Amino acid sequence: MRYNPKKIEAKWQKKWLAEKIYEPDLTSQRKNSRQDQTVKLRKPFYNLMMFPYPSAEGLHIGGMRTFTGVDIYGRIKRMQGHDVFEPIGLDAFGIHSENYALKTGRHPMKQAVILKKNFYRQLAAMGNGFAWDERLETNDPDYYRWTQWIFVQMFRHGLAYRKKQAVNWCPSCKTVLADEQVITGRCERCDSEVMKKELEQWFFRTTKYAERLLNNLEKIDWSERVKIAQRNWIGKSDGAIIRFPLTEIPSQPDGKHFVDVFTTRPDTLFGATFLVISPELAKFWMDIGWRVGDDVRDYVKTTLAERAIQARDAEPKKTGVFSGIYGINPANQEKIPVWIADYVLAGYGTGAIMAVPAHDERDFEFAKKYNLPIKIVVCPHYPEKTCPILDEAYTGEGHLVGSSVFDGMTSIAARATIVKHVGGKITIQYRLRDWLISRQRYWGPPIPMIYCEACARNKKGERNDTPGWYTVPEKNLPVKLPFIKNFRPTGTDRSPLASVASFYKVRCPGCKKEARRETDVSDTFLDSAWYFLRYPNVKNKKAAWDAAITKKILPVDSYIGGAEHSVLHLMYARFLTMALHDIGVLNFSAKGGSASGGEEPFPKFRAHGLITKDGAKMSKSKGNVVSPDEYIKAYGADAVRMYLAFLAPFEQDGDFRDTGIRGMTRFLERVWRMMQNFSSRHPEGAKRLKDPAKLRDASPTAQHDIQQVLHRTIKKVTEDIEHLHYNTAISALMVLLNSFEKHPEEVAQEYGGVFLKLLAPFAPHVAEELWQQMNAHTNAKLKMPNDKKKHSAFSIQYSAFRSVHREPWPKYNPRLIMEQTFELVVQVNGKVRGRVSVSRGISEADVVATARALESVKPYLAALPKKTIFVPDKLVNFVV
RNA sequence: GCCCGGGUGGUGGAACUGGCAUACACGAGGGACUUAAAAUCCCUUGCUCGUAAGGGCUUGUGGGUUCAAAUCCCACCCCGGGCACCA
Repeated sequence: MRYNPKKIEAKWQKKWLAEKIYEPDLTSQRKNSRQDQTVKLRKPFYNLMMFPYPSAEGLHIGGMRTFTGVDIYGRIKRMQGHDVFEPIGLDAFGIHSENYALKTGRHPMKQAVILKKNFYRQLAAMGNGFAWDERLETNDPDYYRWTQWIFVQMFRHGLAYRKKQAVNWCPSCKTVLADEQVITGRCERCDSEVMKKELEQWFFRTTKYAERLLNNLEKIDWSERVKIAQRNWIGKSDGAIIRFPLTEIPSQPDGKHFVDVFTTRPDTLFGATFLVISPELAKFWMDIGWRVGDDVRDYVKTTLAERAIQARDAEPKKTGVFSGIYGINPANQEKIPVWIADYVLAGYGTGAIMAVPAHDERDFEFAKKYNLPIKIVVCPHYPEKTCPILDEAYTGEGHLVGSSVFDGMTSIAARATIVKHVGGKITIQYRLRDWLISRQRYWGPPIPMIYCEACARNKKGERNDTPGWYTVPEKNLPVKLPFIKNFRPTGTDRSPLASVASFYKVRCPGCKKEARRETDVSDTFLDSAWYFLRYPNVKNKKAAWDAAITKKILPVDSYIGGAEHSVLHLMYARFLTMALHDIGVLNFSAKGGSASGGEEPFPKFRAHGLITKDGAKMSKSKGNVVSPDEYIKAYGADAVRMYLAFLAPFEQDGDFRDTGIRGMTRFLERVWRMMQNFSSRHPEGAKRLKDPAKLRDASPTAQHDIQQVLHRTIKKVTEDIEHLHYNTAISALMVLLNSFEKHPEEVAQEYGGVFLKLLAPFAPHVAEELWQQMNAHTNAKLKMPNDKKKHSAFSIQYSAFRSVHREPWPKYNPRLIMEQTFELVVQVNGKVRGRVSVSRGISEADVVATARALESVKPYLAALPKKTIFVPDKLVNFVV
């Protein structure tokens, strides 16, 4: 019998499915009405990969590498005795799928069915240990019913609200976008330049959680680069708000005679030589009656207009205009001009700043351009008070100068002191903005809200802060996305659903008069921000999740995904979990002593590397996307899995070359041949199996050597998998096979069995096939589940089926690993001059004597060494 | 500009807390088997000087610390990624 991947892979995939060997028991039961529900799971292990979206091109080879990497990890955990839960599903809603539908003209609902089928086919072909019974798709009403339910909870608890503001607008996708979905000024999905548009939209209050999102990062075990990305995104700044009285405000009606600025450097207050307000703030002042000259009016108008169109420049130009008014520096009562400039942003701090050109790069540049005074107040060379004329801003720390009574104080100490002196307020600012949830698109879950004009006029509504707005009653959920022919985005600020009267016409839940349904859908990232909560509960029709199951299985034990989601999905999921926890609808205790505190969904996260092709990122436009299909067809899933695991450390990028797959097939064929020795179907193997005892006595030394390699391999493979170093784990298996082949007569059957177990996570099909061959005489006779009529009978018979993937993971014996001897390295002046095998624990004196006697060393040791360095059980170095 | 990650043979990569650089593969060359090819098996394979024995050099570059540096420190170059007028 030859190694035939196609045949055995199909066979075992079918068998595993029929036997449900990858399905943990998620049923919960209540013994009597008073008791809490209990769950049967013993040692649950939630092994999760980031939610895939079913792209039109299908799964590509990089995706397969990720899934394989996650699966390898899950398989060792299963063999180590855990009830591994490794679910799979599709993030099927969203602009990506919808845009593809627009291109092909096929309706997204029909397309989803096709893509789903293709994606699941590809995923199944990899032979992963997925819990297929728990799969889910976000476009399934059974799923988005609960996405909508979550929105309702968020609204009721004040975490979802409406507000009008300048938001990101993608002109190509014709919808608004959250800040996180604008990647350096471009749309995360289609790469078009994003514009600003003033619109009223739904937001989630992520900013309320800024501090917790930041602090919890200390407690969770994540790839450091992802933590850093989140920290930067949250962007915490410690500073102060300082009030500057304004002079000469001719006719401001609300008596606003001051402007507040936010600064992180209150210590430089004496160096403030002008104030700058954002054009937006200027506009607001003008709207409430501030009279300005034509130049100012024109500047504000054109700047605001430009901001709406132009997204960003690589090197933004700073422009500005003097407003005509002055402010008073509260520290020294100096009168300083107020400028309006485009380098001050409306959405951060107070929308106004104090400019300290000597100690801020942007202020410096602006002051140079408009010839404004630059006053040094922090000196790094104190007490030599003469600071040179600056040709760039000095932003570091130092001692204060030119700051009246504070001179000589360190800039750090001066911060709080000066704030106190001028009556400022210590404040923390975050860069993080609230999450814009609305999308003016078709392919998503409709936001479950109703707007009543009449109630709005009477200032009525479900919440006081949002008159006119009501949630859809829970019993009416889901608000089903209707099948409409024209799903094309409108390009107005409304979704295509806004023209479907049968959809939006509805009764007001408050006054029962005619009202209008919200026609925007929610962001796809909301779908994927909670899917991990639904997986163990997909069969639950009554609730989004079951308390008992959730408590038992969450949080996710191992989460693996792309670093590109550092501030997207990973931030949203953390936020939503915290919010649901606070609302009181979600509760999972810290399972297994993890640091989640019941509010961190992913206590352990690792970012995988990307697969490139000839050094370039794979992309549809470059036409270099590699599909796993043809490779699986040609070489089998096992060889492809092994190749992908071998080509680079899992957390590192790797370049795809198909020549390497052949090498893996070669390896598996060698394994196959070796293991035929233990197959009762093979004449050679049958002979050996008859008399295993004879073999054990063959050669004690060789036996010991092989055993040593075997136990070292167990140790290495176990540890390497734990660290996701699959490449070195596989190389260890290769070393082991090499030594098996060198002394085939010394390889006992149990060694072959251990080898197969170690191989099982990487090449599950071959390992299973060979394992069953090896144990065919002890296992019940196998019958394949081809015969449908006998299926039920077969299930009973198969309780005897013992998959290698359910076998206990081998343990190594530390005694067997220990070497009796080691190779002593002899160096002279740090250069290796000789090696000699000596016994462990040898004394320094013995080592020196042995080393000096070596022929290869003698010529270098004519004189007595000046110094001898001895590292026990390692080396000796003579310095001459 | 700032912040991460990285730079090791022809290629992918290995090397625990400083202690044998180049494990394991791929590719290449040579050989065995074969009428032949494929497959398989065996040998060689960092660079360099030398007929050889043997020597010298080598982890992006330049310096430093050390008996000893891919590993630690300083400066710089290159590649990949993220952030970017956030006061």
